[in-house]
Parts: sequence; structure tokens; C-alpha cells
Amino acid sequence: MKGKITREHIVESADRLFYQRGYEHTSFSDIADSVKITKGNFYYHFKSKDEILSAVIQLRLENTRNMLVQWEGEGERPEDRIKSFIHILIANQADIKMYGCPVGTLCTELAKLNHASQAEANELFSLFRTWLSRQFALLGRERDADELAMHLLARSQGVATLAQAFRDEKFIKREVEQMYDWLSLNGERRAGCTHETGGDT
Amino acid sequence: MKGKITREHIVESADRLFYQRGYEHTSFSDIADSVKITKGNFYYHFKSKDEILSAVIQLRLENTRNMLVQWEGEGERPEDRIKSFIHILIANQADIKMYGCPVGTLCTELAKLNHASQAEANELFSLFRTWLSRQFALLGRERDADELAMHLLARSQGVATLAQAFRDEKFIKREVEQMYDWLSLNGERRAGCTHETGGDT
DNA sequence: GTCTATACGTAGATAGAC
DNA sequence: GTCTATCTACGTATAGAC
Repeated sequence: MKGKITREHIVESADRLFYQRGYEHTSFSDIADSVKITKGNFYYHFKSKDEILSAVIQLRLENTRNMLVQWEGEGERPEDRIKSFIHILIANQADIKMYGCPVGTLCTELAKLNHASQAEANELFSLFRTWLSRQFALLGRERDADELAMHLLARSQGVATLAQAFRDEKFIKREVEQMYDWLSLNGERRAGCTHETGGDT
Repeated sequence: MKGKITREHIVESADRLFYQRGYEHTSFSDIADSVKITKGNFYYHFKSKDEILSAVIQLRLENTRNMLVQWEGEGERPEDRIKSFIHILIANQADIKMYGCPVGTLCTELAKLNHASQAEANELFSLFRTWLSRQFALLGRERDADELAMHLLARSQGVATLAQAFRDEKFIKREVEQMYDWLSLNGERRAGCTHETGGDT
């Protein structure tokens, strides 16, 4: 229990650094400097760098689960809860502009590294996917709830990627407004409909 | 001129490897093995790894420009040309499922590395952005042509990211259909309209 | 629990023979 | 132009003192 605090510091610092610089590009020295311990001391807490990554992902999974529960409590209607999801693009726009989406960029990197923790990281996407899908089902869209969830996830990912490349926060705001509009069009109980795709400003 | 062939081989192999494994994760040995030369011989053709990256990006820029010119010639109406853009998601679905979008994943990685070639790589996005914007302007949407271009770019990026994470080609097909639908809704000459966002299956 | 010292591999890069 | 040999730096990881 004594080492708990240091271990937490390591995981939190690694979490931030992995997000900002990427997993591979973050060295033990980087984390050590940021936590203010020496490199050797790492191995008291973790067996390897992979183990730190795993701990970071577990932390993110836990934080995500908590966030989803919170949105569940805050939003009266399923629509409001989905809005909470869309709103993270606004809440985190400064970080997104600089580093992209923490989930998307990590999953993409681990896929290229063919890293053992790929599945673990993808579970972050699955959490959002399942949660969103449930909200759409509650809206009466049980037939295509998962499609709608994936669609919204993809929209968010695309916005994050381009916002980072072009360092453009206004673009985030514009796209978020369009997602809200899309949501109100799809937020009515009409499970039987087929295609109704729409436009922009 | 004699070295031209080897140089081209290096750039082409690096191009593929950077796409599949990422820039940082690809070593000289990897490229050397794939081109079947020794590591030392590299430096006859390039001064550094960064210079190889730069050559790879230049190659991609050239290929992209050629592709856009080709689409321009093939498509009668601007709508058809935009459809050519959307269609690359289908044409490259096998690669996208495995490695994501070559443009998006490179730009994201270079941003995290804070690499000197960031701007160069982002120019790839700009090529598509400008080209798409021009097509939308030709559709009579000159007022919001750039917004529409960015929106479509973002949609493609999001689709590529999620298709890779979930290794799901069907998702690509579904989203592409929706993009076509979206395009026909926005492909009419109605420059003065405001928000008309739409839905899904 | 934290430190210093160090081993070991691999990466990018150089020198010089052929 | 291509090779072998080698250098140097850095990354992960280990050993063992305190």
C-alpha cells in the first residue's frame, strides 16, 4: 500500500505523456522526469513498459465507465445523454486540437505496432459504442441503434483528426452543431424508417 | 541517374512500411530488408531517415495530385467527382481495415512526434480539401464549399479510424452509402440554404 | 522504496574498402 | 553504387547498495 501513491503518479503521468507524445515515443526517462523518480525505480512498480501501458488503459477504462455512469445520471432523456457525449468535443477542444482524440490515436498507434494491448485499448471504443447504442435504443431506434452509435463515433473521430491536423477549434464547434442537428432529426421515435441522410450549413 | 532505380525502390518500400507500421516504428533494417540492400548503402541515397520521410511525402503528394487530375477528367459532373473521392474508401477497404487512412495516420503520428515534416504531410489533407471545395463550389455551394469539404473529409477519416479499430469492412460500406445519400441531398444548386442535417438507416 | 551503476540490444549514422 | 565494419546514442531492463 505504501507504493500506491508513486504507482498512481507513474500511471497518471504516463497517461498524459502517452496521449501527448504517443506510446512508443514516450521513454522511461520522460516518465521518470515527469514523476521525479529515477529510471531504476520503475521496476519496483512495473515489470515492463507494456505493463505501464496496460495500467494506463485500465485507468482510462475506469474513468470512461465513471463518465458514462455520470452522463446517465445527469441526462433525463436519452437525447440529453447523447448530447453529453457530443459535448466532450467542446469540453476537450483545446487538447483535441493539439493531440487529437486519446482513444482514437492510441488505438491507431497500437494497431500499427501490432501491440498486445490492442484489444484492451479497443475496449475503450466499445464502451462508448455500447453505451451510445443503448441510448439510441431507448429513443426507439433499437433496430439500428448500433449503426447510429458507430456513425456518431466515427463523426467524432473524424472531427478530432482534422481539428488536430488543421489546428482548428472553430471546425470542432461547427461540426458539433451539425451533430446536435443530426441528433434531433434522429431523436424521434421512428424505428421503422430507412434512409434519411442530410446536409450542412 | 544510375541510382534512380534504387532510390525509387527505397522510397516506395518506405512508403508502404511507414503506412503499415508507422514512421517511427519502421527502422532502416526494415527498409533495407525489404529493398534488399544493406543499411550502409542507404546513406548514398539519403542523408537521414527524415529525408526518406520527406521523399515519401513528396511521392504521396505527387500521386495524390495525379489522382485528383484523373478524377477531374473522369467525372462529368462535380457530383461524380466527389463520388470518386468517397469511393476510395471502398477501393482501399482492405488496407484501411488493416492500417487506417495513410494520410490521417501519418499526420497524427507526425503531430505527436512534433516532427519537422508535419506541415508537409498536412498538405496532403489540404490537397483533398481544396479539390473537394472546388467541386462543391461548382455545385453552386460556393458560400459553404470549404465547410462541406471539411465535413466530408472528416467523415472519411472517422470511418477509416473505426473500420481499423473494429476491423469492419461492412461498416465502411454502410457509411459510404450514407455519404452518397448525403451528397445527393447537398448536390443540388441551393447556395442560400442554412442547416439541413440528416440521419441514417 | 528509492537510488546508482551497468548490462544489453538496437537505432541512426559514418568511414572506407571494393 | 554497394558493401563491411564500426561508432555513438539511447532505449529497456537488471543488480545490488542504501
